[in-house]
Order: sequence, then structure tokens, then C-alpha cells
Amino acid sequence: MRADAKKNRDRLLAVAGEVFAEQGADASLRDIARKAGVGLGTLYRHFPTREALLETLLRASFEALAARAGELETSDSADEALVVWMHETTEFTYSQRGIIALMMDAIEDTNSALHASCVMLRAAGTALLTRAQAEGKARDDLNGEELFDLIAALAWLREQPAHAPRADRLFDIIAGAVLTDRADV
Amino acid sequence: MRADAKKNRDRLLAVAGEVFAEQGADASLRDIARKAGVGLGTLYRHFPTREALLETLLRASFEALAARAGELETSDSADEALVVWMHETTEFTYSQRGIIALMMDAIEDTNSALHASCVMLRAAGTALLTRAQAEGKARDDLNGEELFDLIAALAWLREQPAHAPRADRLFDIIAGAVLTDRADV
DNA sequence: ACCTGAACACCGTTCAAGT
DNA sequence: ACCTGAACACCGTTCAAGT
Repeated sequence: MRADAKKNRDRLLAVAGEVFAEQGADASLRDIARKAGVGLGTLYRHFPTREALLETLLRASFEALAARAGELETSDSADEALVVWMHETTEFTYSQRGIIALMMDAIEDTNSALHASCVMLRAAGTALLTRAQAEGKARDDLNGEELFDLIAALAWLREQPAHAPRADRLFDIIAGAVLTDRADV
Repeated sequence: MRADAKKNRDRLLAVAGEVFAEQGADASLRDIARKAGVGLGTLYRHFPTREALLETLLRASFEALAARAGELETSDSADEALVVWMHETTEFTYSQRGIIALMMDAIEDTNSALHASCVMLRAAGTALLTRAQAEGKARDDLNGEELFDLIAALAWLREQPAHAPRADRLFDIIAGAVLTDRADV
């Protein structure tokens, strides 16, 4: 890559990171290009879709979340590990408002730039769920896809301003529904 | 209202009903005006906001759902009544894709045209929940706002194409979390 | 090889001009 | 009293023209 191209790309990523964090994942791409001092075509050349831009920005975080699942799998108790990971995953998507809807699409769309990341994330969660189930800590009649749906539902709720004051309660209720022991977490 | 104004209004409502049902609650208002054979300004004159248009279209359905809660309250067992109503409410919002996000905003925004309808709906659900709790059929540590959040989360999930095949399972899991008896519904 | 921005086809919203 | 559609300020996306 030519040096000027790399400079533009880096600048775009830096600005996009700020703008997405501020305005959510549906922020204007035109605005990002403008703030990066770059032509709109340059943004599209480097990142052909919004998903591609987000994927580049968030890949490291997705991988960190998957790695975190591996970590929790060897350290904490099976049920606690699962709940902690559900919580951290929900909080992560909240830090990138609007991304959970894109992730729900991407996980079924092999052409999406976010597809691989989402599949990886779901697999990481599935491993934690399976371990908890093996130890009788999580309900048996639940699979990784359903767990991903529940996390997505929590993440979406978290994004709703009307819901904010009840975020923790709702998390506990749904996490409680996943575990065998019904006591709040 | 002048006869021609009423004709335009009726025409707009008829077309909007079709277009929203087809394309979801975020359909283009310009498109609706065009299809109704009416100037865009006429749409705005009759319905100053998208919410106002939706409210006029859906008020009857909202009221029917609230009435249905009253009906279920006197007929069915408390737990079944609650779950059936949760289901019917979820299905209703699904028939109007995109409306649940607007409802979540509207319930906190007294200025929204949808505010009253949402508050009424939440109150109807709260009554069913309270009865179920009084009979020991629903968990005690839950209030009407939280129930509304759970229904909203289910409604949002229902709208996600990626989730569709698991819609029924997820409903059972969350409805199960509301009830005291953990058995699936 | 890469960048730019005009061009195109859309939005939501407002409002001057018409009947 | 009501209607119309141009006008304005935005989108996402593409692509001819420039360096």
C-alpha cells in the first residue's frame, strides 16, 4: 500500500472510531469522510461497506471477547463464567450502539464482513454454555444460537434509553433463565 | 373537516396501512403520499409526525389488546392469561415491524403521539402480572415496566430474520422466566 | 495507484404560492 | 380552508476525471 493510502486509511479508522462511539453504528459515512479530510470515494475504496469498516475497527475487540471466554472457561465456575461473559459481551455491544442489529444480520449472511466475527463470538459463548450444561449449571434445553439470541435481546434493550434504569434487573432475569439455579445472579 | 380533506385523509390512512404492513414502520412518508396521490404537504398537515400517523392507524389495535387483557383477566387462569397476552402482544408488534423501537421511545416521551397507547398497553400487562403474582403464579420481583421490557425484547427478536426459526423457543424461555413454575409453557 | 467530488436517486421537513 | 410541490439539508453509492 502506498504511504499516502495508508495515511488516509489510518485517518479514516481513527475518525470512524470516534464518530461511531459518539453517534452509534449508523453514523453518516459522509460525515466520517469529511471529518477525516478525505474524499468520500476514498472511504469506499478502503472500506466497501459499513460492515467492513466496523469489522476492521472491532475485530480486535471481538477476538478479545472470544479469548476472554477461553480464559473464563479455565478459571471461574461454569455458571459464573457464563454469566460474566454474557455481561461483558452485552456491555461491549452497548459501547458500539447499533451494532447488535448488524450482528444479527451478519451471523446469517456469509457475505457480511462481520460474519466471521459473529460466528466466532457465538462459538465462544456456546463453549461456555456447554460446559455449564455438562456440570448441570445451565438448563439443558438451550443451544448456542438461542444463547446468542438472548444476548442480542439484552444488548438491544440496553440500547433503549427508556430501558436504561432497569438494565441490570433485566440482565439478571434473563441470565437467571439460562441457569439451572433460579436464584438471581 | 371539508369533504375533500376527509377524502385525502382516508386515502392516506388506507395507503399508509398497506405500506407500513409491507415495508415496516420506517417506510418512506414521501412514498406513502405519492401512492395516495396526494401532495407531501397534505400528509404532514393531517399527520405532523410519523407517530401521529401510526397512532391513528393502530389505536384500535392497541385498544383491542388492552381490552383483551381485561377479558383474559376474568376468564383464564392467571398464568395462562399472562402468557397468552404476552404472546398476542408480541405477535401484534411483529405485524407492524419496526414499531417496537418507536414504542420504547414513546413510553418515556409524553409528547409522542404513541405515548398514551403505550402507557395503556403497559398498564394492561401490569394488571395481568399483578393477578398472577397474587396467585403465586408469577415471580414477585418483577414489575410492569420490566414486563414491558421483556415483551419489547421478544418483539425485537421476532423482527430479526436471523432469529425467526427460534422465535417460539425464545418466547417460551422468557415467558418461563416470568412465571413461578419453570416448566415450559 | 490512488484520490476527488460531482452526479444520481433517495430521505424528512418546511413553506410560499396556488385554488 | 386546504392542497401542491419546489426548496433545503441531508443520506448511500457510483464513477469519470484528475494526479
